[in-house]
Amino acid sequence: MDHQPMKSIHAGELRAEHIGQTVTLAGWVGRRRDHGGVAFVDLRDGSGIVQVVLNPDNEPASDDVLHGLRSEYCIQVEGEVTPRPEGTVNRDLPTGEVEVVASNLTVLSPAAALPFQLDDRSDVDESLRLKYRYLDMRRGRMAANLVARSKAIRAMRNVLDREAFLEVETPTLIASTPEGARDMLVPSRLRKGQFYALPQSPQLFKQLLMIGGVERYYQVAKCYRDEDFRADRQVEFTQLDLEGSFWGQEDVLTVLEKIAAEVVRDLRGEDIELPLPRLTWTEAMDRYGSDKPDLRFGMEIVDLSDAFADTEFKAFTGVLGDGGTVRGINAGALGLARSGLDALTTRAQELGAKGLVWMVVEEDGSLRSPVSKFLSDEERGAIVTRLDATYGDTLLIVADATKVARAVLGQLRLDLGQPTGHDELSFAFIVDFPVFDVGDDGSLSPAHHPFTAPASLEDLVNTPESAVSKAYDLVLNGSELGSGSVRIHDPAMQAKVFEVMGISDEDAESRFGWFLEALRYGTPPHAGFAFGIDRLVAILQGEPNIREIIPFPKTQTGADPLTGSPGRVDESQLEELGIEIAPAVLESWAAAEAGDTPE
RNA sequence: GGGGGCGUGGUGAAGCCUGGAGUUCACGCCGGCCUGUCAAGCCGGAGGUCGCGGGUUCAAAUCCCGUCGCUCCCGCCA
Repeated sequence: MDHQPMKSIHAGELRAEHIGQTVTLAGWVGRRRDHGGVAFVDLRDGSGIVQVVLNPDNEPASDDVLHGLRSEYCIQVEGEVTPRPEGTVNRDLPTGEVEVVASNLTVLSPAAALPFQLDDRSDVDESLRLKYRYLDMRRGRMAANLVARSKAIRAMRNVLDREAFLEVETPTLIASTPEGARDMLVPSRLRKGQFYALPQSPQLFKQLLMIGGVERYYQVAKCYRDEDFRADRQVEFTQLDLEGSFWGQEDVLTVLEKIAAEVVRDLRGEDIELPLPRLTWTEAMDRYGSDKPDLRFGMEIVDLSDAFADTEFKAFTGVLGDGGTVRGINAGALGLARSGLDALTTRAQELGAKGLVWMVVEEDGSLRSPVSKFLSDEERGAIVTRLDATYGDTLLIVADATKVARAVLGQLRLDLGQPTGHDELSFAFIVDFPVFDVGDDGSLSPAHHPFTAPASLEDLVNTPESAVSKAYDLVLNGSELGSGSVRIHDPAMQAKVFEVMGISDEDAESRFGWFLEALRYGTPPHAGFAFGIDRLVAILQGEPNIREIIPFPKTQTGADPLTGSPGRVDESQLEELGIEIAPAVLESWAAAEAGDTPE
């Protein structure tokens, strides 16, 4: 018997060229316009929408069926593609020149009344959308985002295939390493009391692939980090992970540029300018107060310290005497009243600054400010010149430790200047990251994983606080898309770095001994990168958070309103795993079930 | 761990500040009319523990406290 397809063409594909054809369509009932006699149905499938004309004269189905259609019924329609009558063409619809006059209508599956409307006119509460995600993704927004995500990943694969990369999968049940983010743990039944961890990234496995002779590797990899959620952070997310042998930083950045360009072209039909701009970490911090600067706007931070070398203004002399800095931004013509300017001071203090000096440039070039009278003519002149200030501009100055001044001005810059939306794209590489973050108390903590090659082992040992590593980030519109580095391929160097990072020999041996050994068998120099696909697509789609890009995301408290995860498990399951729930937890469950206030 | 915002028929909002009958608007739903609409139209109708608990008050959607859920942010995310 011949196969009879349920549909002969997709609804959104119909055009004038199909006029005269008899087609079979299948999809969902979108909007209905029932005139009692003739009725119109917008038939929607994955490709788009076409208007179906249900005329009782043609008897496509019984009157009860024709007028009993409801939103989201799944239907099949057979009919002729016809030109729309004079004056009824719908220019807003790609299929608007034609309509399908139904000769046969079958209800494949009726739909209950919907928990929310599927039009795009109202913002439905997100937890409701997530509970009914399968309905939410019938709406234009989610449907378009799923397409965009698929296109983005396809573009990445296209580039990497052309560059002769091999796609390799790595395990998702691996050993836990306490460094970095909290691991998601999975208990082992065969080895009671022991746990796998879900990977935060395929880091060590891809390095093993390099040692194993896979010279170009990539993977669309699920990664897991058990930390608190943000608009751009989920406990489970997807990275494009890649690595290459006989490679250095330059090779990685070049491939990343090709990927970025291809994804943007395929999703938006735009070309981005290559090569992408590069800033060193220090430059980014000094000019933008951030290691993920939004370069779509200027408002750069300017160092004014030397202009106040001999100042009488005590707030500045104290800071400069303590090795601090005086820096400022020109926030432009904000037009703020005194209360608004004072609010900026409050904001600066919330961000950790001791205070904020604001100045407004008057028509005669003088500076209106509470502290103006403490400054000399030369100092006021220097401020205006350095900040390139003109009439109406609001200037904001912070005197503090360098780290604080950068951070506060960097955030104020975003508060006051960051564009909304993502119509414009501004990629950049940030290179030469420091090896260590310096804490407020001067303590050092590793800024990235210990397999990152230092720029100089000598510097790392002698001046660790200022040592630079061969690590780099890709940034887009003020968001960190991902990071990578040149890796250590020498076991002696690796051992030394563990030592400097405060990982003892025993620790290194017990946790990474297998990896140190692997490095001994002819490890090629290698480098790589990993970046967040969810974040990239969210920005390219102009979405405010990555949940819009993830088909089935979790809420901020880690729950899935649709399936009810996470949930409790049977006592028998726990027994098999050798796990008991702590008494305090059992008590809080009991209290909650009794309607009491859980502790 | 901390700070901010939100929670009102199925959906979205207004009402809350300044307490006075579950009031209003749009959409949806149900019924009726309607043979060229495209956010179809017209008429009628149903639908509520104002998240939950406590307190103040003669009186609470409204004020106070607690709690739960969602969300944004700080911490955290080598």
